[in-house]
Amino acid sequence: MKTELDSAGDYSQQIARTIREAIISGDLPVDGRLPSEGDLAARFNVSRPTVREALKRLAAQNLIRTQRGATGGAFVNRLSFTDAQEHMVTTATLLLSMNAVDFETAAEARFALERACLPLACQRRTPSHLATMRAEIARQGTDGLTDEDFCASDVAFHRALVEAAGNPVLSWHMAGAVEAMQPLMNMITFTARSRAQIITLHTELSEAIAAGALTQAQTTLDALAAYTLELGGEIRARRQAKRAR
Amino acid sequence: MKTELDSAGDYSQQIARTIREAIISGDLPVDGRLPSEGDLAARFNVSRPTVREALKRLAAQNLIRTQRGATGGAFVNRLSFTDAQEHMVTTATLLLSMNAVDFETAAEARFALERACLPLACQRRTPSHLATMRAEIARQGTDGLTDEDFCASDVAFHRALVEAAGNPVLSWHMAGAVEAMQPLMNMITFTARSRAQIITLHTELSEAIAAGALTQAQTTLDALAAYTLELGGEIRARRQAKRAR
DNA sequence: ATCCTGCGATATGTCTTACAATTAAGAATT
DNA sequence: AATTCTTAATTGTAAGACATATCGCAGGAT
Repeated sequence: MKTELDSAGDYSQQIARTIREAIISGDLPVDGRLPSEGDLAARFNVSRPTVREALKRLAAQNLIRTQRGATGGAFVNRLSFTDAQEHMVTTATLLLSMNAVDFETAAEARFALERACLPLACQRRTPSHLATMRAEIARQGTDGLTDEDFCASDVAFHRALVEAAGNPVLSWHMAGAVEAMQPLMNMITFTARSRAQIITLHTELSEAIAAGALTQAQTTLDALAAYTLELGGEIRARRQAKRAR
Repeated sequence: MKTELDSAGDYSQQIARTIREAIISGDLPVDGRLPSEGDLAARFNVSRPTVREALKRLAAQNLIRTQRGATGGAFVNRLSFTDAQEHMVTTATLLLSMNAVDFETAAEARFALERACLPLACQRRTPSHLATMRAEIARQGTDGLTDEDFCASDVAFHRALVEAAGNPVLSWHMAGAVEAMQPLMNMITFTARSRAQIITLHTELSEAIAAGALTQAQTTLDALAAYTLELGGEIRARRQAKRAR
């Protein structure tokens, strides 16, 4: 690991980059312990606070975890899909909010990705996935459900669909796409009529997947996408009204 | 913004979270200036180094940028798709390397996602996208190209394909999926014969997209996926050999 | 023999104080 | 009026100290 620092500013950034590269390259193995902050400070010839700032940068990316105590220190994290998903969701949320992405664009991406999962889901769905999907559909039909609960169940349904594809990398991507859209979805007011329509489509979709009927699953998903976009139309109107203010 | 901290440990983490939420919620506007480190320290009733650690965490996520000098400070970043892509790539790379994801799984996800882009690409491709794709195909045919250059050109080709779909959110996802796989792809040795095969498929693919022939584009992409998996088979063998050691 | 307790060592978490470097704005000078 | 100097504000870095958490070990009580 290089310990020379370019004198041109921001030591903590350079140190963070150096360590990050060592981790990515596998030079520092997973669950391996980094030298103590004092040691690192001595190696890089900087002060401990500077080293700490570098370590916090890495911690923010879930690359390391720290532990206090005698046998403590900074350890290389095995980046779990769960952690990565969390990260993906916050990034996706920020992208959507700060770049003012249209509802249409986000929904289009989300359904395109989901469509990509269908062939695999039709092949690999297990009874467990189907049970989850059916349970969520049942939940969506219960009375007195708030719009937010309805959306949450919707997310759970689609998450089960994606999981059915049995590819963790796909699931990871989808988690970001679906969950980041939830704030936008929550802005939709679901009438009893639209809920019934969505539930019908969900049922068709899950049964098509259960039967392994890819073509029908695709058709149904397309219908669901179209209907969601229709419902989302009002969000666009609201946003424009908001901007006009 | 809340300034009370739970005394149960890790102030810098709590402060970072508080500020991050303020940014996500839009409470702190893009390009807005945060209070100076000293001010923040006073507000949260902690020392300046602690505040700095919190700010470095946010800087690591590209949420803020800092500027020295009289009118300096920390400013809220507009998270650009470019920044987010960079981030996505590092995360995806880490996921693939540390979780020892199979080449098959990664490739499956990547091609599934790409397949999702085809319908949109067939509709929206512009002459500019087609020109890029054709230029990369030409490059792939030049003599004396190293395997890494060939892979880089491959990435550029597929990136153009994804861009042709005209959906930035989709492009963002795909950037992670495609680029994170590049280290794996680089491990493949491309024979003259396999290069020719890939170029043929690329040509078919781009021409199908140019003609808006969705079905043929899908068929060709599937063939490309199958062929890539076949070529990647050796990687699996190498990895297993490496583990056995 | 086993369990508990206390001590020490080590590491991170935080605070304090200080200085260096950078930048913008205003004052002073030519 | 233009240029230069000063000054103030702010981040970047350093050094030392103390607080806190945790493991390991020795020693005593049961």
